[in-house]
Amino acid sequence: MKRDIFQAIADPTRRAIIALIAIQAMTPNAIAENFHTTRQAVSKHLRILTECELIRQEQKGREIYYSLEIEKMKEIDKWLEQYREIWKARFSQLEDVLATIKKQKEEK
Amino acid sequence: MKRDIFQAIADPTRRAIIALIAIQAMTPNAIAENFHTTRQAVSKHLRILTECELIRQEQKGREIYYSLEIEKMKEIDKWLEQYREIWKARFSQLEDVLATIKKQKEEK
DNA sequence: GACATTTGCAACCGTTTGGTTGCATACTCT
DNA sequence: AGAGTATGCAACCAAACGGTTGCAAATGTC
Repeated sequence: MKRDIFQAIADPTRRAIIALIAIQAMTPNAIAENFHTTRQAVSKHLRILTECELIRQEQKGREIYYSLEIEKMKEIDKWLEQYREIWKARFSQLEDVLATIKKQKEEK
Repeated sequence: MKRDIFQAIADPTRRAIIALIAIQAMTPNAIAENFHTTRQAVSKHLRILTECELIRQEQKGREIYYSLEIEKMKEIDKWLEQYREIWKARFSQLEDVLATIKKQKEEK
């Protein structure tokens, strides 16, 4: 049952939940209204997201407000970093080629 | 069976495969040597990654070389962009607070 | 105190997932 | 042509996933 952050964002409903509460903290009931599933199903997703520390809960009376733990999202960004370096390198290689072509044209 | 890119990167083995072939194109056999599973299991992962267009194959005789389709990775980056904006905004808010504190100190 | 509301949790269920084994296909080398 | 190698695909299987229904616990309202 130990899920990592990549499994957490794999489900479309969970990504939608993340997008919702990124704007403002919401209760499970309010979140569930946005989906065509039961409140309990949403509750399950919230539990998974909480386990991954992607979201945070704050109790207010009998209501619980869920909000996004934006810091955790940086883990995905960190993982992407190595590939971002690759596509930046590819792009600068392309720039080099274009520069060479331009130079050759001018020398003609 | 239609998987999206987020489901593709959800599996740890598939992320490892991506990391492997990001450096250089590899054959299924060579990739499988790096894992404690059968070649067929790796082959399945390669099929999923291919379906998502995350990797590309090039036949060379009886060998097939798989390499990373780096452009596709940008989709994740694009999705992250909205959240990157949030944490940048948070950071500048923090900077504002720090600047105010510093100013108050200087005025003392 | 009685009742309604908000929520989480357990049990169950069909489908998907990731793995295995076995086999067919295609290419290379002698 | 025959042997060996590289690969993909089908069938099967246990475990996990995402959903549902039902119920218990905690809080708020009258």
